[in-house]
Amino acid sequence: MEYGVLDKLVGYAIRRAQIRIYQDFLDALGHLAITPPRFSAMTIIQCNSAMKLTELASAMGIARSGAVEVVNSLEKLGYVTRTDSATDRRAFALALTENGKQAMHEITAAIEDHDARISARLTKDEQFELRRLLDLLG
Amino acid sequence: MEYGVLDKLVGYAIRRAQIRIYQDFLDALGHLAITPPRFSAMTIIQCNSAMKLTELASAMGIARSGAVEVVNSLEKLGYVTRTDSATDRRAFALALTENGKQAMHEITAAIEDHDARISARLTKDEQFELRRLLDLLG
DNA sequence: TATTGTTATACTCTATAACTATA
DNA sequence: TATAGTTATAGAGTATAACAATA
Repeated sequence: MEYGVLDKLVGYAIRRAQIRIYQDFLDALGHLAITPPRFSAMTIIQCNSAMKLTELASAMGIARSGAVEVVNSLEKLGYVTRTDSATDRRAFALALTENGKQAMHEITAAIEDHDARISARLTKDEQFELRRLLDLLG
Repeated sequence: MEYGVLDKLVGYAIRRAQIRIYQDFLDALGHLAITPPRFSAMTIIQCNSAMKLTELASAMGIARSGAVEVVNSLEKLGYVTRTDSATDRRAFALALTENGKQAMHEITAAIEDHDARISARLTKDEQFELRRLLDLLG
């Protein structure tokens, strides 16, 4: 099978890697109904107290309507809650529920296993170098 | 804004890079209705004559039903055609139309520009190293 | 006027499962 | 029986645009 110009493109190498990684992610976390954007959202909510939904969207690089969907799904799972903002009656203060905080222990551990698994063929130095090169893109 | 564990994950670095690259891809090729999977499909069809749809699906790493959709959209754009297989009456021989071959000149040039743009901050050696490290994943 | 969250709508990408024609 | 392509269905992820409430 020939892949032509695809083999020479940095973008395609990233795409291929991402497809494999996404699959391993879902295999490792699908049973908890956690997907990459959901994990990103929970982590960002956990690290930044009383975030507004618009701030979450911006941090994730997605549209506000997309953040609504992510938060809806996490609320449905019982991991995230919308509470009233103390300073802006239009806004919500996003927070993890107790259930969500509990789950984050298991989820984060599974994510770290997953990340170690996908980068197992790289030395620590190579992993660092890979992150550095990726961050240089864009 | 804090990103917690996300900053340490190889998988998240790839995800971030992929989002930026995807955006640049669509900015550069959206006017031709070309998306990453569509470009992959056209390239693979171009390089491998008389492919079956099932082979295309396998080469792209997606389900047969997904390949049907990609080929449908490319057929609608006038870039790809299903012709009868000479050897198997169940199967089609996929091929680029004349229109598709013409378009591939412009599309491939735009893709190469795009790929050069996203990797502009890396030296040639770094680009090679990045592809090597990405291929080691998975 | 501008911003916050929401809804409506639409499109892409992906999967599984069942179907038909053929092998 | 197995394979090739298709369709039906579903779900995630994304976007734009319009809206009500509030700033």
